[in-house]
Amino acid sequence: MNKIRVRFAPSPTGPLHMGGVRTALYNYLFAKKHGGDFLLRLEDTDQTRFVPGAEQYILDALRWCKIEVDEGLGKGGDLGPYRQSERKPIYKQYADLLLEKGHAYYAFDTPEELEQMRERMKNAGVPSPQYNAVVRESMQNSLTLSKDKVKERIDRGDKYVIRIKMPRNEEVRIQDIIRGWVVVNTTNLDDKVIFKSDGMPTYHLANVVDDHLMQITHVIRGEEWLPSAPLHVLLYRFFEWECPQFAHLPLILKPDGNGKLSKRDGDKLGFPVFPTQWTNPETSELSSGYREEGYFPEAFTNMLAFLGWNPGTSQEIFSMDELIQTFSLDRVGKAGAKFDFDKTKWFNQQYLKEKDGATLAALLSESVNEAKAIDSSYLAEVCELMKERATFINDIWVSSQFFFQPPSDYDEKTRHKKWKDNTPEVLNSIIDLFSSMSDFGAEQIETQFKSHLEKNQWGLGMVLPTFRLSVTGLGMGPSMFAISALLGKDEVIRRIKTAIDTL
RNA sequence: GGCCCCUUCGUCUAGUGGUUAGGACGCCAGGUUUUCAUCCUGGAAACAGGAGUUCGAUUCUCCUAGGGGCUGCCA
Repeated sequence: MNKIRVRFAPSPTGPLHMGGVRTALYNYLFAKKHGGDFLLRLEDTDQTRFVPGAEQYILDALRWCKIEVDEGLGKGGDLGPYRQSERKPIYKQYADLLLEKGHAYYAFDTPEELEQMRERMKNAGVPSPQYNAVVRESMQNSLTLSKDKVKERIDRGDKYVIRIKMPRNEEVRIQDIIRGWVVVNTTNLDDKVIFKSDGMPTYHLANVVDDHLMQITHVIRGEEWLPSAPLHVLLYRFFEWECPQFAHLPLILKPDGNGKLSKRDGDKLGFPVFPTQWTNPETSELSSGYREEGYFPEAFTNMLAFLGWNPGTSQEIFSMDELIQTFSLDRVGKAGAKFDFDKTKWFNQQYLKEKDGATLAALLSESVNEAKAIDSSYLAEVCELMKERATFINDIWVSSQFFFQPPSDYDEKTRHKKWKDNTPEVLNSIIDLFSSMSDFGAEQIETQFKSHLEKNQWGLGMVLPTFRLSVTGLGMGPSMFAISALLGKDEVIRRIKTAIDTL
């Protein structure tokens, strides 16, 4: 059996959005699961839609997601180049081959003429006119023009395209791994342009030629390609090439309403649709990315993997390696999946909880400048203590500020509710208690603190909130004993004194 | 409009003729916690509709409805 080879073939028309990343991920998982190759190819045949920076973005985004390319763009390989624009000379000969075999023909119709034809058809009651077996009889092409005339027009430099000559009334059957047999009659298909007047192939030709030349065994792509799959199957047949297996993935849908997830939905509902941040080179408009929003790449890809696939067990947290082991195309669903931002956050929280304090501290130092100055083992302990109530690394940073500096203000609600006339007296006695302690560990503080309260017949619920307020400025947080131990005796006493003075 | 695809809790989904229709997110309640979060326990919540096949349909078939994709010298 041939080695499994799949490809992800994005077009550099902008940043890769999460739907694209998922397609890449499924391709990658499938390849790795079967010991195959994952190729990256750039489908940049449309020069008018080229966006500078998009190619680099794709590379960076995949790298961040830890989707590793075996061959192709950014990696190299024997079957390159892997940018279709650089393969331009290759495609013409295959278009010629189709011409020779009588499966394609030259068409000289100008855009204006095409527009007129469509207009005429619409007036005649055809809602979406197609350049097909009937229409081609009355157009300017090598089927209606004499051989000499065609040669003459080409020789004198007339613009032409090459169109596929769609057979009449033939059933094309495609076996899709996800959808089973899909049958389409060629009567409903049109004579698609496969070679453009600028000398570039269209997607359909380039895609089939490259997939064949690059020995692709499985084409895993979005469902939006299903309608053109029959054309691709036909092309393989015309070339007399073996057809790869197809798997058309369900779409990722917008969370509200219906339809394909788009950048607009993210803007409207407040979540990123791109893996990493993107600045539109033309407008300088900035689009947020999961990386910059504080998501772990593992959480992001884990979430993405589950949008349309599931392992059939109740396990939901999967490392990339586990995903590779477990992934299977037969467990990919057929229906589109609405994106769920809450669940995405939940995935991130799960990953955050699994990381130890030192790891989180290192990550924090990477992303937050002020964190760099903090002693790493101290920061690690803080992270360990604070991670339970965080979803993002940055949550830890924001909620643990009191560890790095005394509170600048005090939670008004807690103060109003808990700060009583005798509070200073109570807190002063706590200061005395702490001063007398030599072991200032969390457990020690807790036992001493509690017996002190008991002795004085003070309730925990009365003293602790004001103690917390004095030390952290907040009304909530982790165990005050753990906090105190971390902060150290002197600092805690100092803060209580300050609080008594200011409140 | 045409062609194709799809349809289980609000959302992601398990399920492959007989189940109290299971799990997860979110939501609600209770417990743990000085508090918040975590955690634990419990709860509300779904087979789009209609025919048919069958002793029996969420599961198979057909129809209807709804949704989506495509319908470019874009991918």
